[in-house]
Amino acid sequence: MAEKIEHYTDSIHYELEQTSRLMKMLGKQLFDKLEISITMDEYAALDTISINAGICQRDLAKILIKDRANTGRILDTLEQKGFITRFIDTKNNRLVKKMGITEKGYKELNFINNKIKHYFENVTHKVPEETWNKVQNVLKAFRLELEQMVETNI
Amino acid sequence: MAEKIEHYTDSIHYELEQTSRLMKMLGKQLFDKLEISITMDEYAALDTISINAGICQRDLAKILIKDRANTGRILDTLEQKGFITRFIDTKNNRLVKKMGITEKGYKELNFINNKIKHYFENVTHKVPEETWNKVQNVLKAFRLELEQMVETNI
DNA sequence: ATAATATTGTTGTAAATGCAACATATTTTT
DNA sequence: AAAAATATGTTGCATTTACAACAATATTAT
Repeated sequence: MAEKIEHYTDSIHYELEQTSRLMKMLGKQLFDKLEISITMDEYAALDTISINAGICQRDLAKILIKDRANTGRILDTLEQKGFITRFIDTKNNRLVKKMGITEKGYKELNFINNKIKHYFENVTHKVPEETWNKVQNVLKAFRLELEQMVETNI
Repeated sequence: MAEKIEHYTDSIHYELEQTSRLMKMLGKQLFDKLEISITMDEYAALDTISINAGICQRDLAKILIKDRANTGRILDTLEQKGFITRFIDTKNNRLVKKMGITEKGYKELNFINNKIKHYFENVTHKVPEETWNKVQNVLKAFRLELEQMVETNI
């Protein structure tokens, strides 16, 4: 029996990458159209900070899976726009830069959330919520496996 | 009843992006470790060309979801390495650059496939094949919807 | 027929990203 | 105690990527 050759476009890798890339493009176009004041990366950071008050930069980088350099730069712009504040503190006896969302940042986050909510629901509702939950669970379990295997260097 | 607020790290967007990013990192590390002569993008292009002989650049770009500029540059390096040949032809009365895989490219593709097969199986087998098929089908259907909504400009 | 529009590919430039090196401070090892 | 290793953040540079402008040709509209 001949062995089935798996080609790139049939692989789960392709499907994940292209779906993810398209969602990112759609998000970017939406942010542009709605004239939102920050980028999607900044939004992701801001939202994550809002539910992790006092998190340090490296821990945030781990959640966002961005390197420390990149994360620091995103935080620079969020700070410069007045949406977060940063302060020196210690974690395990080490100096770290912690951060929190400002009142202005919180207002902006809510403003953005209200603006985009309807649009994103419109997109994800192409697939039943129950199905999404299953997919999300599979992906999450798989991602946790991947995190064990990949040298992230964050 | 209070409305559940969905945060970025709970979203399907986050899960897709991070899983995809981790797979990409893992792939890159594997290509490095195995000292494979081309990048993952070049590999994806080469594999796609191998099953779409005579495809033109723009159609390839659409499959890979890369812009024309980027696709052209990837093809430059594949051509320069002798893995593909390019030739002018017409499609709908228009001049296009078509391409095909060379004997050398075909050998290299098979060589790479044999090298990486075991490793990738090791990764994806963390999830049962049946589950992958379901996930892949959901993602593919969703991706096709996304393609309708996103302005790709390819 | 002329002008406007569309298709395909390339080039140039700006932005994003990744990566290595550095700076500082702390912990662990010898 | 001195040296090596670790943790955290920043800086600089090279690579990637995105995007807009262009060139050449073909089609469509006026």
